Amino acid sequence: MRFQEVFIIKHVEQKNYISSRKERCNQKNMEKKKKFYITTPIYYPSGNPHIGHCYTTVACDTIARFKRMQGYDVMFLTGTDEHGMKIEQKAKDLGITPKEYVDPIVDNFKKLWKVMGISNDRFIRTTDDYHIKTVQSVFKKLYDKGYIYKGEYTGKYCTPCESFWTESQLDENGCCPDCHRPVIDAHEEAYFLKISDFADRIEKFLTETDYLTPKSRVNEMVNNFIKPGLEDLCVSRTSFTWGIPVTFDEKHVVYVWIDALTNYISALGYENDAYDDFDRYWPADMHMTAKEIVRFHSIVWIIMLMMLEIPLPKRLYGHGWINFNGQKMSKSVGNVIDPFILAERYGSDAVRYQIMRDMPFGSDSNFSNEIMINRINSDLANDLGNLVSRTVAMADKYFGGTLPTDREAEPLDNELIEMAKELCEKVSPMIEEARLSNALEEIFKVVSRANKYIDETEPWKLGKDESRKARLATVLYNLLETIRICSALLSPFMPATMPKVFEQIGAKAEDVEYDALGTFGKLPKDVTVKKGEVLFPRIDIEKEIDELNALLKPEKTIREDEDLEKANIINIDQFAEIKLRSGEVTACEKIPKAKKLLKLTVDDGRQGRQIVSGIAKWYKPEDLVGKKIVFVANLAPAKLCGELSEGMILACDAGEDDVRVLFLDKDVPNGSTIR
RNA sequence: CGCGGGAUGGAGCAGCUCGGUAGCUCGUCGGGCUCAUAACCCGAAGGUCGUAGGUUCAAAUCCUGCUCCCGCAACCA
Repeated sequence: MRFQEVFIIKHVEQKNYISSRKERCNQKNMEKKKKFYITTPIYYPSGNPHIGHCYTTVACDTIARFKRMQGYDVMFLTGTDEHGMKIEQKAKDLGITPKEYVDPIVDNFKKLWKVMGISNDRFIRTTDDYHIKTVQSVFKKLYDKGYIYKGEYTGKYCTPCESFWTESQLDENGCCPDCHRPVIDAHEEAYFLKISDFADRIEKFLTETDYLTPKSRVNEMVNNFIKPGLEDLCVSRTSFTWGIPVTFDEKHVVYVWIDALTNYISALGYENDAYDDFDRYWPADMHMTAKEIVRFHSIVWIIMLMMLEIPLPKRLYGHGWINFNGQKMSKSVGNVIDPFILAERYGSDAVRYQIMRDMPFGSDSNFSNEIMINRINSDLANDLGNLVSRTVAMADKYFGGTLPTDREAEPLDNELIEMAKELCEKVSPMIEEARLSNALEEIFKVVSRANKYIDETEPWKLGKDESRKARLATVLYNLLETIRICSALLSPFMPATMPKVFEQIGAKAEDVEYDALGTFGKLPKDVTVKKGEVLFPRIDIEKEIDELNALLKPEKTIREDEDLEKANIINIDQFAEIKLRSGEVTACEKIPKAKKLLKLTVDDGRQGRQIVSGIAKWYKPEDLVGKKIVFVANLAPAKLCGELSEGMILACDAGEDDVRVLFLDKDVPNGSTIR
């Protein structure tokens, strides 16, 4: 039902858009339309899309729609970055090819973008033939120009595991962290991109242009990566095969950034035949990414383009993260609220609105179901939805839907009219600078003012007085006009719902075009409204939270059952290999540099040992001293934050974010075997 | 001394660049209204703007020290 709805609305909205686009072309068919090229990063399909992906994509979509509205010829690109060791590994674990692993996940991304009303013009996959062609050509070009050289990636190599490890990854004995067998010094042949030579140029570029936004990130980049010395970037690997082969050296596969970043130009047909609009759309007007990959988009990408002598993109916007209960949003945390479910329950526009509204540009934001529901209720249901509803209902009730043409203005009207008139001019630069939450804030100020205006003018009293019909018509007209301007400006944010508003207030396509938004009085004087469905139903917050909790619980138990099923069954001998012993904590302190680690000195009935444990969040050192604990005695030692750990103490999960150490009775001797 | 962000009424934030009445949203309480999606409008309570100093006629705003939080990096053996 919901899906169908979304589809129909999108269809209607497309039609409007197309007709207005045509008309504009006719009006100004002499001048060529200005272009606007905007990109999201390409997402890594090692897991399904989450609300963080939604944020970036919805933000870009909103800006893309806005620019289209302004009459730009927009190219909006998104896609997926599908190569790399991690995906190769995951596929291997499941016994399928990487492509087989990635395909259904990529489909989920596409499905989500459809559900969220994303209007991307292209969707690029790094496994697409044309992209592969471009990457190979770019790699070769850089090599021929002398910017890529063959070098050695030195590391520790475990032959049985066929894996490279860095020094820091090795265990205490300098052995393989996986199998604990000795490793050898190995040099993996690799190609490097010579970015070190560009340090001065890139610093100049970042500090002297306004490419990188927010500005505060510029210092971060310069201090962290440029000033300490730019290191050449490893751009090929031989230790895995799921990647784009280097044409002139078949052992090698292109590694991460030359593959991923190149999508922005391969999607336009740079060095391939699939498309032919590189000249039309490049350079990009706006790259948008989350802050963790700002580094690659501000340093590596720019240097690559300098090397290729390609014009540089105009803007990069690095936004913050959506935090969930104070924790960083990610695939691994496991508390991801499924955007499909959110969109299904509240509607895609409400979800779009909330994430845009509550994320001030550049900084992080919090997400919880409560925050989302409150936002939807107060802004969308109470303020906007209700404003439309009451206005249309009054026009219907007092005038049978069609306003009479007599007017009677009062000075009281001016403030509202002025605010509505100026709104477009005020909000446009905000959207162009990706300050979407600010833009929404401004629009909703006018919505609020309109609600207040109803109170001031008391139209229900005018309605009872035959002699005040002209005044009543004026009031309602002013309201409809205000709604017209607000809803049109909101349409890039909420493309599914705003066309319904247009219909209710009797606005035609030309009334909600960008050029019509700076003027008050576009709707015909005898406009006819049409009562419609409730735009944003109010959500009963308590009931909803209960239902969400109910949704979460079964999922969890199922997951645990699955875990058990998947777990390997071991025999008694295997269990006997794990030597568990009792011990007493004789001293305990926090490791200063580490947040999660406690250093325990344990009397194991022998010479004593030191154990490091990641329980600092739940235990203070004094909670443990003198306590008897269980530890794994024959675990290979390891170094954690520079501290030696000989063994592991046992603890259990006691809840979502709670851990309890297993304590023994005081009279248990130290060092006794547990079996 | 690894890098960065932050600390403002119960919650979440704005204000700090360019010092001079501390503002918004939600919540609470009181009132108004009845056109509307138990929505809308008005009012009130509630803040020594983390802390200690300094500059100044004047500091949330500039400077210095400190404390605490949160990210990144490291890392739950």
